[in-house]
Amino acid sequence: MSVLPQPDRSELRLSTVLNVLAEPVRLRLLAHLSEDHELDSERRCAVEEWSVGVHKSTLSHHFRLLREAGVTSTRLDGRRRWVRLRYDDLEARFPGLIPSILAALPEELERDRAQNAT
Amino acid sequence: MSVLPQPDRSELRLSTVLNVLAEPVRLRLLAHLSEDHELDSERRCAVEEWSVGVHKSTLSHHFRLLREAGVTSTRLDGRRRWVRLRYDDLEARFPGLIPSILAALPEELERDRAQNAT
DNA sequence: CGCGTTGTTTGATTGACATCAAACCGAACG
DNA sequence: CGTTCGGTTTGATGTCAATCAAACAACGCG
Repeated sequence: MSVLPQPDRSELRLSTVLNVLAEPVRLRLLAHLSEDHELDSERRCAVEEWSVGVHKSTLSHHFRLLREAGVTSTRLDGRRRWVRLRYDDLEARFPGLIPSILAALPEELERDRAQNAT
Repeated sequence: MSVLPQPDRSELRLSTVLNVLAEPVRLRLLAHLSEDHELDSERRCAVEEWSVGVHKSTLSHHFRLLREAGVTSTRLDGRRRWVRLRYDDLEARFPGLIPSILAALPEELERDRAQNAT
């Protein structure tokens, strides 16, 4: 049950994490990741599981960036992959950062929809 | 004593704020802004006041983005401009976000220097 | 083995953005 | 008034990043 390469907790960098989260699609992925209220529950990488409207190759690209930034962890199981938020590691390195973002997310996504609906 | 146009507190958007802070130069500006430990003390826009190594027009560009994102406020006084972190507004809209970033900043900047020194 | 499943990688395109230099501009100053 | 001061705006340039489509690859199944 192998795990894709990812930075160690001590290697997490603020600017990298901010950079990767400062993107609407990835912010929505973060919202989904924290949705199942166990904060680090897993979810499949399948494009149907995430209601962001992008091509599956684009989604794969975003998951790679999230993983390389240390925001998520990806586990391989047969031909499936499971993604999980590295909540504890993030909280240990940047206390309060993820909770403050998660708290602001619902309203943010609401405004997104309001804006795109026009 | 006029103030440059800036978004109202209620208009602040998470993705915009994250976007504008996910940039090394602006992160250093944020560090300087919060340095004088009164969190919303002012500082001149003069390029000599900020030890980021960019051209003054580039610095002006960054200040504009910060202001338009609602992160800073710029006040005009004669031919000078004074910048200030909109700490209270940010804290009201995104509780804990700025403090968590500020807490992580010193180490982040330290690694920056370590990396660039080689 | 051959085939569908589950994604990843590659290549091309497109749009953003950081940067600098030079021109510009309002305010103070002589 | 002309000039300097304190920045801003504009234009050009280079780089990075998001996106899609198509090719690819590993796995499991019959």
